[in-house]
Amino acid sequence: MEPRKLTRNQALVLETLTHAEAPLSAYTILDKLRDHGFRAPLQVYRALEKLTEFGIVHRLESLNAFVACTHPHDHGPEKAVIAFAICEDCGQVSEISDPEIEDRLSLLATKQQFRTEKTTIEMRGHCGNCTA
Amino acid sequence: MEPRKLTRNQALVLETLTHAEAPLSAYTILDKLRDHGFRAPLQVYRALEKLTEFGIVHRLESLNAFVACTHPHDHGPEKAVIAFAICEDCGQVSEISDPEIEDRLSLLATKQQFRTEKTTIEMRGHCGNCTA
DNA sequence: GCAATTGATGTAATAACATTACATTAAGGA
DNA sequence: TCCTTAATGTAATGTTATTACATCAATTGC
Repeated sequence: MEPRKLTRNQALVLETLTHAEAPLSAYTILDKLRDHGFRAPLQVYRALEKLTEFGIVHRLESLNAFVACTHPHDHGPEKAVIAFAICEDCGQVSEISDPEIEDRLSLLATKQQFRTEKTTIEMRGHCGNCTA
Repeated sequence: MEPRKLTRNQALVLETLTHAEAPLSAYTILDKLRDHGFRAPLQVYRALEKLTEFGIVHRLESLNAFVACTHPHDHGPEKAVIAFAICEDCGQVSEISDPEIEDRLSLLATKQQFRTEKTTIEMRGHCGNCTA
């Protein structure tokens, strides 16, 4: 998947997320980008929408926040199922892609004739560093 | 698990959710309960918090909405992992409890020394009825 | 070049979801 | 009864997300 050409706003939002150590809310991103000319939530939300479509940013539903993708492969809209492990203490998020989970959920869905469009898996808890 | 004694507000909120055909937002519940004396969001949120604790109501993170539990067993705070299949068309939500998924996620978490407190699994898509 | 379309942007306003703060009341145990 | 704890009522505010509308930029077909 080619490194897609991003617009200025998209690039700024992505960069902000990439440098962050924890998920950021849209409004936090907005604040961080005021110096770069951002003035309204929509500028952020529109960029996030595209970046999410491209698969290089993920939305964490249980947090109403966003992270840059750290997953080695699978950019682009091929949309493998990704499970997120979110540390409540340090905010660190790790992405887990596991075919077994995916297959199992797929089977369970099929069994009841459910056609899945999008799957969210989020584990909230404490990472190794913060438990130690 | 004993049928727990609910307060008036909790009972009203639960009843509202039980009779609903799709997940309801807190504010929708509020509107439906105005005739019963509800006047502020907090009345709803407080009831929802307790009902969720009790395990008889679930919050759907990807929807910012709530459903009454339809799952046969597992009331009470024993907190089995539940996956939700949410139909985008009719709003129907089905609960799936699957030990394999649970075990697999547990294994993946352990592998990276992540201690899970709460797991969210939500599939968005189209149910059998709406696909047919 | 220059319409015409399409996609991105800017801005303001508002909608939707959730919490904080504080005062009051109800329920249960010593 | 007194004390403690849990639940409630109310107002205000905070946070997250969208709608509406005007403008601008890039691309395509002619």
